[in-house]
Order: sequence, then structure tokens, then C-alpha cells
Amino acid sequence: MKSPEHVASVVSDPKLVEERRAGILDAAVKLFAENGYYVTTIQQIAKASGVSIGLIYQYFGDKDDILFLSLKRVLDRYETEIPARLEGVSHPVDRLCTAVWAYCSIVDELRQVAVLTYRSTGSLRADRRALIQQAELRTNRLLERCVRDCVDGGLMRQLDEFLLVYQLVMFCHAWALKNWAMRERFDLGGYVSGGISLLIEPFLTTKGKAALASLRRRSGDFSGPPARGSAG
Amino acid sequence: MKSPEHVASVVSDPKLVEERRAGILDAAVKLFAENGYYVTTIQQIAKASGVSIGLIYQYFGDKDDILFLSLKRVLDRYETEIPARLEGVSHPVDRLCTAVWAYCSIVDELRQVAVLTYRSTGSLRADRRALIQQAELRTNRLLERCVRDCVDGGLMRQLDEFLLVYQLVMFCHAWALKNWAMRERFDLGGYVSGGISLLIEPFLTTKGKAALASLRRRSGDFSGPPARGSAG
Amino acid sequence: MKSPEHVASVVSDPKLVEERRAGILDAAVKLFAENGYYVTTIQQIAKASGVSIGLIYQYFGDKDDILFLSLKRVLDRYETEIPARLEGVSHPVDRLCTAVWAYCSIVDELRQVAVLTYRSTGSLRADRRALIQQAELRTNRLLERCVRDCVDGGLMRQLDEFLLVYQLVMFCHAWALKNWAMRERFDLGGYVSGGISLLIEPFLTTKGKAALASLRRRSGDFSGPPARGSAG
Amino acid sequence: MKSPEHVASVVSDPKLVEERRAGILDAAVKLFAENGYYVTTIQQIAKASGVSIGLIYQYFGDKDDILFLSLKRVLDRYETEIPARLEGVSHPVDRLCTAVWAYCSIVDELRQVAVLTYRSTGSLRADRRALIQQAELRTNRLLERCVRDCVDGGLMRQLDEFLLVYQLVMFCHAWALKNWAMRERFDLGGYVSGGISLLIEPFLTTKGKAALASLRRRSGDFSGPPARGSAG
DNA sequence: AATGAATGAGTGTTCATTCAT
DNA sequence: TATGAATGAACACTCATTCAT
Repeated sequence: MKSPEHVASVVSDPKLVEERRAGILDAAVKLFAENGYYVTTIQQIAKASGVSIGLIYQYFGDKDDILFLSLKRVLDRYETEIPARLEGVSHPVDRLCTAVWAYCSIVDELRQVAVLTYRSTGSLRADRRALIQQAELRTNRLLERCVRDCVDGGLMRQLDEFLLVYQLVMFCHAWALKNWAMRERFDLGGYVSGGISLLIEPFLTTKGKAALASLRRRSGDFSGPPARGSAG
Repeated sequence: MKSPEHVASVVSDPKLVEERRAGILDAAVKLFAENGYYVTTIQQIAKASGVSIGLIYQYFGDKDDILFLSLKRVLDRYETEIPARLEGVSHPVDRLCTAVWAYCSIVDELRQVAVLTYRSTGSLRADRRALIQQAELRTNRLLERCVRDCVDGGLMRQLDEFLLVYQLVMFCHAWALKNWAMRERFDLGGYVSGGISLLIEPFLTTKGKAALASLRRRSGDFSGPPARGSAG
Repeated sequence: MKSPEHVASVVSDPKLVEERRAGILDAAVKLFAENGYYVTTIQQIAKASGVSIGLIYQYFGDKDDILFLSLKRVLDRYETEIPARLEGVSHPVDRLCTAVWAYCSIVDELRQVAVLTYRSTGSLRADRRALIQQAELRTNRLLERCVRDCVDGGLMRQLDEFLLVYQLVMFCHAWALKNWAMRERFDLGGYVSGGISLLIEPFLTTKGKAALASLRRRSGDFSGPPARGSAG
Repeated sequence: MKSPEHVASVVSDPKLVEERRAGILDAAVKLFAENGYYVTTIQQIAKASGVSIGLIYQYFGDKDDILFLSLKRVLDRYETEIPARLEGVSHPVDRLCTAVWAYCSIVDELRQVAVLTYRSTGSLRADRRALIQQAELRTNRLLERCVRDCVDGGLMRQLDEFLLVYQLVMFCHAWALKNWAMRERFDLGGYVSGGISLLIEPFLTTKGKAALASLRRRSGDFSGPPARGSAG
């Protein structure tokens, strides 16, 4: 009996497993995102990743495994890339805005895959669905820490941090989920900027608002390239 | 070539078509919501709705038709029930809060079906997906009108109405989409109340805030039964 | 949860179920007997029985069901045909010999299928294997009753009835199992006659032996057609 | 074109071939016996015998080769071990009983494998099936010689030796084939003893019966350990 | 001599759809 | 109008066998 996060492979060399799985998942994620999980066949994944059908089953137990790792990958990117983007950013308001900006820009990059998260998590075995949900909560907690630091620093007023953060997350996801509507009105920078005005700015104290204004002056309303430049 | 919204039926009596389709869709929606679109079979729908497989094909052209009308039904409920709940409510802040409350309570009632909207819209033929998206926008416009009335009445400050409304809608949908996380922290009333504090209150003018305070006094923080009482 | 002997059918009309199953089993039994259970494919059964693949799954739950009913059919023939052949035969020695003769002639008719019983019972789900074994024991009990009547009538000496009967049954089965060796030395009549000499005659009392001699005079050493004539 | 009994190996050192094949066959026989030939995979055999998949194909041409040698091994044990057990046993009745006892005790030891003989001989290529059948006949001939010696020595009356021997063999096999029924009624010693009463004793002359009685007195109804003691 | 990753034809099974009644 | 038996293409998955190392 294996734990739900475990995906069995018949092949023992871990380097090879990593490599092959990456190639197969690349193809699978693309196909899942374009056509959906059920419509995508193992044949298609095999052809798209340039391996035989049999090989796929040497590296994944079944189709559910492929979906699970596909989704896990997206969640893992949030979880590792957002902290990476926060490195070197120290001011709490700056950090919070940067986190939102980072989240949105990852979503933008993975647009279709981010939608897949909503379409196909329900196709997962229940125990794995829970794992994906926990991963989402872990990323939320990253943002919660940013919010709390603002509050603790007297930059933001007291509020329901959990609810605010989830609303921020929904905002980031909506860039993918409602892209068909948003792309007619916003580019990514404008969208993030609008989100900050809506979901962060109103809760900032005078001191917090000043920090945000300074940040905006430096980074040009988040319309430029990712927030790296803003740390200068 | 038929228009995307048209669903062909081999049966001519329109009353009968309406009646039969309703019964079949009731069963289909339930099954789709519980198990997903692809996992649900026509034979299951036939059995659950108490008609023969053949009959289903007399009232729907194919499985895609059933999904389309299933999703359309949900969107239609938003579009007709929210205005119905607003009837007799006149104060703009009251109307906006009532609309959000109504939206959330419909989502609560249709929880799994609301999720289905996110899971399965992508399984629709492209032209029909667009139709569903337009229906969503129509409902959004209902809320936009409420927001605009607040702004025009000097109860709310100027802001990006489209973005605020979509954020309100995401908030309502999140009650279904993230129910696994929310139900541990909120009941429906508390959730709506939290949403108003987060997404409406901060943008109200002094006058608007007073109106909200009065509304809250009358309706007990939206923790009671649906907003009917608040109209008195 | 269904009992092991139950085989589910999607079709409700019992007459049709009987009819279709018969046709499919005819083809399946033939193919199983010729090529073995695992080597026979559902495709082959479909083609041989002149129906579509899908239809087979309307009348049988899975391949195991088909094997189970195939084997059950053989066992059922023993269980119903042996008593039928005994009808009108009254002398205990006569009855015992007729039973053996009947058993052997059914085995002869179903030669390959009788072998299938030995090849493929082990491929059955365990609960069904038990059911097949019980059916075999029920047929054995038919013979045991014949032996007991001989003993009770003073025609046969006391002995281990269970063991004798199973040895008689093995003898009948051996006509199928070892037919490759037997057919070079015996025709069916001679085989049965030899079996009676070996497994019945030695245990008869003087009175029993006289009865056997008289039986032999009448039926020509069991070399003629089935035992019907011997009852005259 | 190779003769049917030839099993090709890519490895030339005959000692190594013998050794490796033995190890692989040990594992294969066990798996075949437990799960059946078709259900057992080469990968399972490889894992169970502690060698690589590739290595198996260095010592066996294909899966059929493995089955053939597996079955041959069982037949070889009968053919070599029964004579070994007869060594030093001189009285014809003693020898016949000892042979049956030896046969049964080998069957007992290889119970599942003995059943495999019946399940899987039909899965063999026809020419090899014949080889297995000939091996069975050779063992039968061992018993036939014992019977003939009894008859020639005036210890047993004239009878169809071939048929009696095959019936004795079926009796021995039945200990495996019908073990599910027999084990509730007999232990091995009781079973053999019952077989002798049924299939040997009735055909013994007065002199033969006396010999059997004496044998029984010495060996305690065959309920003790293998017949070694009876030779004293 | 020995490995085990790689192959892909072939398997049992499903299910949207049709059509004779 | 209504039925449900019948179809068969398509699917996920298996496993004997090969071959580069």
C-alpha cells in the first residue's frame, strides 16, 4: 500500500526516471491543457513525447498518475517560484505586491495549465485531490505570511487574512480562468495593478499607502517586466 | 447549419419537449455534478431520469447538447433569480449586497453544479462555450448596474467597476470552488458577510458606509435566511 | 453484491437472455475447448457467434462470466442427463452400470469441453471455482446413491462408497483426459465395459454378479447405443 | 528445424546452462503452479529467480520452452523416483503397492505442480504435448511391469493391465486434482490404503492377498513415512 | 555472460449512437 | 412517440520479446 503522493515506476535509475517523466509530462500537460484529460489518450501522449506506449507505463502506474503529476507540477511551480521571486525584496508591502505579481505572471505563463487545475482536479482519485488542495493551501500560506507582515508592521489594518489571501489567489487564477474576458481590457501589468488597487490598497494604512506609492513610482505600475527591477 | 444555441429535437410538440427535457436535464445535471461529464454515461442519465436511451436522442442531438443545456440552466438561474431577489429592494447599497447574497446562496444551493461550470465548459464545442461565457457576462452586468447605482448615488467611490464585479463573482464562485477549504471556517452567512467587508465596504463613501451599517442592523449580518427579510 | 453464481445481464427479457447466451456460449465453449481460455479472445467469440463485441457484454459481465457459464453448462449436463438416462431403469446393478455408461457417453460427446473443466477451473474466481466443485460433488452423489442401493440390496459388498464413486468418475473423465491414449485401444463401449469389470464387478456379491451377467447378455457389453435399449 | 525436445540456449557452457535453467525453472514452476501459465509473466519469473529478463532469453528460446521444461521436470521425477523407491523391494505385490505409494507421495509433494500438468499441457505446442504424453506412458509402463510381475507370479488374476494401471495413475493424480475434496476425508496414508483396497486387493489371488496382508502388517497400512521401512 | 529499458501488437472492456419495432 | 437491443470504434493497459550496452 503506497501513499497517495507516490507514483510507482518500474525503472530504478532515478536520474532516468526524472528525465523521462519530465519529457512525458511536458507532452501530457500540453495535451491535457488543450483538449482536457479524458479526451487526451495515452497514444497521443506517447506520440507527442516521442516514446512508445509501453514506456509510459514503465514510468507511470496509470493515467491518473500522469494527471496527478501534471497538476502537482503546476502547484509546485507556485510554491517554489513565488519565494524565489521574493528573495531580496524586503519591504512588506513590496513583498506582498511582488508575490501577487509573481503569482499572476506564473499563471500567465501556464495559462491553460492553470485552467486544467480547475477542470481536472475533480478527475483525480480523492486522496490525491486532497494532496493538490493541500499544496494550494501551502502557497496561500506564503501570501498569508506577506499579509501578516504588513499588518504586524502597521502597514495594513486588521482583517480576515485567510479570506483576503484566498481572494487574492482567486484574482490571480481569474487571469487564466477568465482570460477570454480579461484580455480584451487588460494586459498583465494592468491587471495586476488593478488587483492591487482593489484588494491591497484599500486595506493599507497611511504608512502602507505611502510605501505602495513609492513602489509604484519605482516599478511603473507593474506594467514592466517581472518585479526583479523593482528591487533595485 | 444551426446556430450554436439551438438544440435540435425530433419531437414537435413544444410543451412536451420542454417537459421531457426538464426531466432529463434534472438527472443529467445531478450526475454530471457528482461524477463529471465524461464519466457520466447516457445510459446512466436514461436510468436516472426514468426514460429510455432512445428517448434522450429524441430530445437532444447528442451528449454535447445535454451538457450545453445543463450549464445554460445554471447560468439562467443566476440571470433570472438574482433580479427576482432584488425586486422590492430599492437602496443601491442594499441592492448590491442583496445581489451578492443572492448569488452566493444560489451557488450554495447548486454547489456541485457551479463547480461543473468550471470543470466542463471546456468540454463544450467552442461556439457554445462562447454562449456560456456571454451568459456569465450578462449576469455580471446585473451586478455592474448595482455598483454603478452606488457610485452614481455618491455611495461608493469611483473604481474599475468591471474588475470589482468580476472579483465579486469570483468570490461567489469560490464558495463552491473552494468549499473544501471554506466550510471549515465559515457558514454561508459569515462568508457573505466577510465578502462584503472585503469587496464592498472599503469602497463605500461615508454615506454608503452608513447605509451598510443600517442594512446590517436590520438583517443581522446576513447570517439569517435569504435576503427577503432585509427588504422590509 | 451478487452471489457468485449470478451472472449479470443488461438485457431484461429472460427469453432473449437465454437464447443469446446459448448462442454465445456455444461459440465460446468450442473456442475454449480448442484453444484454451486465455488464448481465446472476445473478438473471436463475437465473430464465431455472429454477434458484435458489445453485445457479448450485454449478456455477460466479463470474460470470467463466460468461462463460468461454459463450465457450469457441462456440469449441469451431467447432473440432469444422468438421472434422465436412469429413468425407467430399476435394478440397482443395472442403474449403477447405466449411470457410468451415461456419464461416459456424455463425456465422449463433450470430450474437449470435459478437458476444459480440468484446464480452466483454476482460471475461475475462487468463489466460482467452489461452485463448480460443488456441482461435481452433486453428480458424484447421484452415483453414490446407485452404489448404496446395490450395497443395501445385498448386491455389492460394503466398501468406501465415496472413494469408489470418485474413482468411477475419474474413470469417466479419463475417457476425455487420456483420450489420446485410450482411443488407440478402446471404443467407447469397450472402455465402459472395461471400467465395469475393473471398478464394479469385483465388488459385486454372487447375486450382484448374476445381475450383471444378465445385463450384459441383454445389452451386448455396452458396445451398442446408449443404455436406453437395456431397459427394455 | 530442431526436434521438439530440444530447448535452445545461447550460452555454450553446459554446466552453466544446467545451473541457470534449474534456478529459473524452480521459480517458474512455483509461479505456474500458483497462478497458472498464462497469468505468470516473464518479468515475474525473472524477479522470483533473481536474474534479469534478458538472461532468461539466453537460456530459453521462449515462454513455451519454460513451460515445456517445467512439465518435463515433473514427469521426470515420476520416472526416476518411482524406480528409486522400488530398489531393494522384491516381492511383486510389495513392489506394486510401493510404486503406488511412491507415486502418490510424489504427487503429494508436488500437488499444485501435478495439477499444472493437467491445466497447461494443452498450452504446449502439439509436438511437445506428445512428448509429455509419452513420458506419462513411460511411467505407466513402470507400473505395468509391476502388475505383470504379480500376474506372472500367480499373485494377481488376469486382467486388462493397461486399464488397471491407468486407473491407478488416475487415482494418484486425483490426490492432487481432487485434493479439495479428498483432504477432508483422508490423509495421504489413508488415501493410498483406500486405493490399494479398491484397485489392487480385489484382483489379488489368495496367495496375493496373503502377501498384501503381510505387507500391511509390516508397514502399518501405509500410514507411516514413505515405504522405505517396508523394504526391511 | 548479463542487464533491463524499450517496444507495440494485442487484450478486455466501454459507451455514444442507431434503428427496427 | 417511445423503446432498448445492437453496434463497433476507441480506450487504457499488458507483456513477450529485443537489443544496445
